[in-house]
Amino acid sequence: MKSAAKAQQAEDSAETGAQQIRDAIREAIVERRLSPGTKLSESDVGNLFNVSRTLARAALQALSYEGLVSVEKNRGAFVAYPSPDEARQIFSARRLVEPGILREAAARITPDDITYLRQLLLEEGRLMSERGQTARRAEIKASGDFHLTLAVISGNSIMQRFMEELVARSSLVIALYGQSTASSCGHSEHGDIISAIEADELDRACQLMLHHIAHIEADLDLRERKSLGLKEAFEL
Amino acid sequence: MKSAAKAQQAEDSAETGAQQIRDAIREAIVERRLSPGTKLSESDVGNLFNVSRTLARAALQALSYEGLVSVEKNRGAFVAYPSPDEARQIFSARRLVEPGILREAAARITPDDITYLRQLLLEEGRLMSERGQTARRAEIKASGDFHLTLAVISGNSIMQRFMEELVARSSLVIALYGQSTASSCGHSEHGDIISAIEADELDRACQLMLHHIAHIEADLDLRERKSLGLKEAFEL
DNA sequence: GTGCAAAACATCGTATACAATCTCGCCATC
DNA sequence: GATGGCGAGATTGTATACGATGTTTTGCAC
Repeated sequence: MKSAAKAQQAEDSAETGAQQIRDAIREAIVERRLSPGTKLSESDVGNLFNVSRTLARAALQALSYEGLVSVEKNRGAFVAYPSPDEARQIFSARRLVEPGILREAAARITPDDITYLRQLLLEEGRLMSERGQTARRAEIKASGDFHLTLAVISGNSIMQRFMEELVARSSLVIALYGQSTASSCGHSEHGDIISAIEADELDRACQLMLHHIAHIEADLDLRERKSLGLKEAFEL
Repeated sequence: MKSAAKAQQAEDSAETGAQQIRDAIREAIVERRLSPGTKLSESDVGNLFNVSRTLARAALQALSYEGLVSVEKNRGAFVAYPSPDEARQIFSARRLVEPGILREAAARITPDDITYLRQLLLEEGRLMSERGQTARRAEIKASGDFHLTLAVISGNSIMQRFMEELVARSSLVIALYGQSTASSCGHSEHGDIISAIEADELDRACQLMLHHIAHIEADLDLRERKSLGLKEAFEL
């Protein structure tokens, strides 16, 4: 068997048009070109991609199933604005599933996969040292790709889809509540995890993963930002 | 705090019409009134619910995101027919997440929740002893509700949604590959798990859960049923 | 009777049209 | 000056219409 990670890119492609729009918007959200709360009106989306509202609507619906946009009845679709509680749930879910995914991935991993992961890391490191918006966006994506690739290697496409959702939503949460400028502070931690897998130290790898997730979460400021557009907003 | 499990039923209701159709079809699938492979044409669904194809289509799309129906481009939607490999992935995913959910649920469980769970079990037992199709269907649902309720109690709505998907798809798998007549053979196992939680024996509860899932899976005959409408079908 | 081609049919993919609902500004009123 | 209703505009919810694609059937040739 070859590397499971690389087979990934072979998409069915040519999906039903709405899929392409969905993917485009998702990418924009994950890369933070679209901020939480931004309104995504069906007409605007349709015009932007030169399709009818029908397809725009379908794409937005799809994104709402992934939790990336929230559609409010008769009001429209908005880029999701996860509440602090939602944010905690997202990371709680990640702590719940990622160790398990890691274990399954470790059981099936091939040398090719490890090579691929290390390559990913290198790329990530390179982007970190670079300046500029595009580099920043690419870095955000690369950081998530590490976790995603582990899910791919695990061979369970259901968990893989779930992780895609979790990583995408995590990106939203970090955009909203992240404090440190370095978006993917724990770069080296990814490398440590791979090393632990290579050394067959599974328990340690899981611990590292948990710490890594906790580390990301620790960088968030999850205090209720209740509207507070009232007295408190002006008394200082 | 009161019982988390009961708050569940308070739905937003009145969702956008398509939701109702989606829920109706999902229920039909989970209760096995619709068999895997059944064609769900957009027109038929629309006529059945007295809505246009637009809404029918939206509902079917939604179900395809949950993996309960598969839509094939230009051919139509069908009740999903999970392959043996998919079936294995579904149960693998359940083994991966359910112990974690159980742990979180145990940490937040209230006496009211336990009462509710035991009530669920009683109902399940009653249905098991009853005869008839409707009882059988209700039993299937009740069996899944136990696992779902644990997810509700865990307080993580993301994991809850994921479990809903997994339980629904499990029902499909059992419909396809299940052997034993008793659909939810492991009824007593549910009770054992609750008891273990009550006794604060978390590790044992997790073990029981894993055994329970393995037990369900062991009842499946996951051999490739390749068309076999050929020679093999007649040589005996 | 068998095999292939083409047309008829059914079904999906997408666009457009109309109805329902919400938003927001304007004016009258208190 | 603030408040509440009313109407125009904007946006979503749903239905219908038309073109594209796949499937089945028909019909002709062999």
